[in-house]
Amino acid sequence: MKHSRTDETDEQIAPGDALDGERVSKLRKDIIEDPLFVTDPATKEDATRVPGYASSKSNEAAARMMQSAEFRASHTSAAGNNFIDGFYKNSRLHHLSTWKNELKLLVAEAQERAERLKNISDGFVSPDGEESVSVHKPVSSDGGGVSMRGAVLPKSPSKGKVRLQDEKLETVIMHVDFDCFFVSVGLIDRPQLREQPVVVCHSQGAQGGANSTSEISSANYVARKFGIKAGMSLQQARKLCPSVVTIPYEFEKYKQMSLKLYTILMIHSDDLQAVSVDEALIDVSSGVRQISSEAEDRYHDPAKAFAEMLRKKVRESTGCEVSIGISHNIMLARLATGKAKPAGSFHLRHADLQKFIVHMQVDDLHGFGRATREKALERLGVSTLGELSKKPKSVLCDALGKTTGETLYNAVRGVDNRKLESDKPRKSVSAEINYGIRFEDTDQARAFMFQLSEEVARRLDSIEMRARSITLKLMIRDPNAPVEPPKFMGHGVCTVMNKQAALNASNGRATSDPLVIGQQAWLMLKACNVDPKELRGVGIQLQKLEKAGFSASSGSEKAQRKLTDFNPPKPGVDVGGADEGGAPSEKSDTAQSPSAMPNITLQPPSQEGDIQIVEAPATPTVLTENIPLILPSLSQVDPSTLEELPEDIRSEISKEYRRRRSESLTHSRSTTPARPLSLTDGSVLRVDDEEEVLFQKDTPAKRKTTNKGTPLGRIAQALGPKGSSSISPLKMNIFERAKLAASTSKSSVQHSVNSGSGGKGQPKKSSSVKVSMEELRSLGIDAQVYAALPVDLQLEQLSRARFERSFGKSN
DNA sequence: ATCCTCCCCTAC
DNA sequence: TAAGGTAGGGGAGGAT
Repeated sequence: MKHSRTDETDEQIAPGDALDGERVSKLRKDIIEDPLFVTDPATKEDATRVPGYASSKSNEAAARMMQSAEFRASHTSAAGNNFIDGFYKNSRLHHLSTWKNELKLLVAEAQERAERLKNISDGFVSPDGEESVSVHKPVSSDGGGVSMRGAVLPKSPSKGKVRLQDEKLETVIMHVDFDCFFVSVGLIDRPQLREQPVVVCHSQGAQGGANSTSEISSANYVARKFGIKAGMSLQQARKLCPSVVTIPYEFEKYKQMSLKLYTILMIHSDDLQAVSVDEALIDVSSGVRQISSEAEDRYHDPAKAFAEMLRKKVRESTGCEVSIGISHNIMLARLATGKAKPAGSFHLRHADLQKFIVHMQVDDLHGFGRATREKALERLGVSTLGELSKKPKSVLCDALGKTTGETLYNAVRGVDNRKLESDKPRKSVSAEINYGIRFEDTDQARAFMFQLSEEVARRLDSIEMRARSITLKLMIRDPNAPVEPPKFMGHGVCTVMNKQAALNASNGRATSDPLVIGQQAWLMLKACNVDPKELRGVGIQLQKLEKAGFSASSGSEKAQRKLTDFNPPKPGVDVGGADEGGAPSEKSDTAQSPSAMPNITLQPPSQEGDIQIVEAPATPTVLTENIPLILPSLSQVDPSTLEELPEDIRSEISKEYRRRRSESLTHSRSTTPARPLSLTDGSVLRVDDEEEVLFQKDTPAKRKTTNKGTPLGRIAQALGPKGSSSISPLKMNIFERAKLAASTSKSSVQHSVNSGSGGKGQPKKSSSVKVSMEELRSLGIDAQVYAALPVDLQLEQLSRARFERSFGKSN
């Protein structure tokens, strides 16, 4: 989903369309100069780019409502947890981020499945389900086993054929992107609105609008002809087109459509990089090669034919249009998408590059934005790609920085060597709210910090990670900005403040303890000496992440350290047990078996050098006894009380809260990134004991994070020499791989069913959708393809096929 | 030279 | 009413 200029550039005002051109131009000018054109600039610099912004007054409606204590208690940060939950549930940007994370997991999971199928077929997994040591086979002599899908193509022994092959092996990258995604999905069930100008925003109803500061997140092409764009407020849109129709967000639907898209793309691609809920990059080299070899000269442009086939499938599956940019690398494929839109595909060839880009601006390139363009203009005097392509590399580097300069230098020459990335390890986790932050006093601010800490901690837990470093981000109202900014409950012009500090549990290890995080965040906030009334935004980011269960603590050590990772579980949740004087315990590590429990306790290393920012925590003075066994809801606990507790007791309390949290995780709100969408509805899940296809799914925790050879790449390498007849194994797609794997050893596919354990005796969670072979056949689903899909996509495939069998194709 | 920290920038 | 989140890349400049 693009909320940026580039997506909309070609669809500006069509003179004579509903309004005459002159009038539209004048309106647009007014709106561009409207203080709310940029809905609510965050910095002084941004504000100066908006003529008249500094003089704008506070939002009157907001100012009025803020008078009401009732309103404040239910619609601002003063409401604490309820506010946070409600906000995230309705934040489109939050959903965007969450979805992206989920989709990345989904893709990585599919790759693992493909790899496991491959391993099974190669006998890496013995029939009883024990996985043998997973050293993958060395490939051909020059492959080296080092990397990488695409990077190391197996060389054909015959020299004469090499060139021919090379030509045929050209990489084909496609950038697949839904057209105005939110609106399109919303119009599926509102066909009567399709010819009207329609936007998606929170503010609904014909009456709402004239003064609404609600932000438009997506506008259909009819609306765009009036000059309406994503990012505008509804009131601006109403000025451009009073009759514009608003439709609400439908987050669950977006996600379902996304799964449909991803299902189709995974089946037809060699490799896939999740970009966002409505967008993905795929390598389809083998698919394109295949249709061009099958159909010989039938296709003038096989890549384009392939893209149109994909577009058709997506249209049939979702009822929405995607556009597809095609080229031989990522940068160019993305560029091509602009030309493909709407509802089309475009193949950008190297030969056409120059004339395609001469008149484009730098910020039409993905990764280059306004700042780069302004910098280029200021330091080089030009900002079009045509002009910039004349500059020597050194000049670009001097003006824009080394990496940026080189990237640009290469880009304008059509060069982009990046590979698709689908399994990079997470480097940070954060939670941030810059909307509706209105504290009345210190207590509210403190309570909020602890609640936000719970939120980040939950996210960290859900990916089974711990952190060693924390950054507090504050947005503080600029003294000149109105107390209520123009945008309803917005942040207005602010100064931003960042503070970083070490984050350690009492034992010196990385942590995901919400109380440790909250304590640290609160101390940092206090150290910033900010009037809580002036706060307009708060964020907590955690970095220096480590996998839970290992404390490969920074630097040397110390095999023993690892042993102490496991702390003896106390019998029951006995808070009093904490004062036995043992080492303060972090939460116990359920991943390890109790029998491995060591009887060793190391002293936690000194932390003194690690604390960077703040004053020492208040000395615990009270309440070492009398901790209630029945804890109130965490949001009701006075954080200042918790703060006073000794660390070990806090740790115990924290453990209990976390236990509760994980219990409630299953029915927590849908944005919890713990598990991707489950489409499970009893009717979909059917077990047939006779003949079932069932495959495991690793938990994210088990996923290796090395990127030395992605799963798909390794499969390809393992297939190496023998597979290389007509289709390069490296380019074999999931479909082919799964097929080959299954045909090589059909029985082991089924035997793998209950192989619950992986290499190191750790229990491996697994899940899959059971279905009979017979039904798969009757539904026209290829069992091997089905097997390679992650469970979510299995569900998606299955329910769709069943639906279509019963009711015919929708749409 | 190479790293780290504290930003800014970009994308969806 | 309205829901301005989040993660990663990279540059500047200081520490090592």
